[in-house]
Amino acid sequence: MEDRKISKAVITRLPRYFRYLSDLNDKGIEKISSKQLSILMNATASQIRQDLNTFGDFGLQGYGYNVRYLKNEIAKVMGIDEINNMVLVGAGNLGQALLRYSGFNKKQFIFNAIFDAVPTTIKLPMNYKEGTQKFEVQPIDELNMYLETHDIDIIVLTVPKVAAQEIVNKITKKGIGIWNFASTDLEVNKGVVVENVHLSESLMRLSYNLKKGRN
Amino acid sequence: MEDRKISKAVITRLPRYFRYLSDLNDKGIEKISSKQLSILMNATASQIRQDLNTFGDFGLQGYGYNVRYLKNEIAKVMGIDEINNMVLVGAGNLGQALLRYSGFNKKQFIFNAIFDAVPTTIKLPMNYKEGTQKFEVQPIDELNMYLETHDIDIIVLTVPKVAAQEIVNKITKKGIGIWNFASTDLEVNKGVVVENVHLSESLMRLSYNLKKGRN
DNA sequence: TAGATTGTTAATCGATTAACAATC
DNA sequence: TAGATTGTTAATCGATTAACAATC
Repeated sequence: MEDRKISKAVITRLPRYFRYLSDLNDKGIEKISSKQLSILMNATASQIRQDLNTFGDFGLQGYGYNVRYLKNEIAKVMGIDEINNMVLVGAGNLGQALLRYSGFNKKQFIFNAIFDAVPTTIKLPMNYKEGTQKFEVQPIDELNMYLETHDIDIIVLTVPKVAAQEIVNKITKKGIGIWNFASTDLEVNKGVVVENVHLSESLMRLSYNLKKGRN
Repeated sequence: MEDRKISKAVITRLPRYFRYLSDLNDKGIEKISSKQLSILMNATASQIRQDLNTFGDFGLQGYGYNVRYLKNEIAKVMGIDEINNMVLVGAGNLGQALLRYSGFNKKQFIFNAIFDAVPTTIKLPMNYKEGTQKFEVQPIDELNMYLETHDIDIIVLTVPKVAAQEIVNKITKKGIGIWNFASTDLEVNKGVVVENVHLSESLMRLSYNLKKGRN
């Protein structure tokens, strides 16, 4: 894999390529050209070739791309060929829905522990760490200690807006990612990566586009 | 409000402006300059002025922007000054979490009905239509008829990927928005607007950025 | 009025598309 | 080999930043 400068726009599109290639692979399709893929994905063939070439020579002139190979290479680039260990912080409605969510690959993204301000017990989530028998929700004060003593990659943060920053402030671990569902922009230490899912912003964009279309 | 060409990038940022201005307004702050806001939001003052000017002259030279006025104008632009009537389609974990989600304005975005392949009864959701006493989940076959006979703006679609497109195909209503949580790209008729929340793509981006930072 | 800050034009930067030589 | 399709350079397009005149 070469080390050219990877644009933000390409990274945004990578998971979508992965999704389409996974679907094609599941259908048993072995090769695809940038032209064919461009029709499928509603993009330009030029963009697809440009995007894929940021990472390396995945294609073969005169042939196209091998679907399975390309899919796997993109998985490697994104780091989803390895297991991502997660903890849930905030066991409310949304948090519990994510625990049981089957949309993302259950084998690649695994919940290892659950924290909440109110410790309790919740029902077995579908993609909880395999073989675990205890499903206790731990008090949030123990989060930082847990992170320091366990190999966790991602914190799924589904606490109320007002609680989010305070929780993040206490984290001392480096090289960790926060999947942030709280509708606030978190300030984090160096070495901590944040990916926001600002649901209300998404809903507002829908509202805007809807109104615009009606004019 | 003038009618210049509004760039996609600006629309993406609008809800974030709204959030910051709402916070400032709640704190009782009356005026803000593009410079001050740029520090707060981690953007350039130039971009903020450029963005806001797409919609009209909201500022006052030598003074800055009136926080409350600007907030309200942005709300108007986004169409969240009016009520958005919604229905939930797919009453699983994620759907129910959204029903009870308090992150978006409960008075502006109201659930009016719930549909699912398996009709049942669910517990009172927090931001369900006010005063309603029945909380029956209706069979999904009745969705299209419901849409044709009620004043609905937005369908919140939280069904499995495989079911999503089929449901959308049956919708005959125009001028409706779909807030799509199914991890697939929907094909819709003209006049139907889709806003995607592809959670697994977001998670993959986090994975990528995390791995990149570790190298 | 003088100082501050906008609105807007011009310059730069980055991302997308077009074009075609390289090559399987 | 001939046809197909990539990889890559060059051209275009759009978005961001800089700069400053307008004006409160």
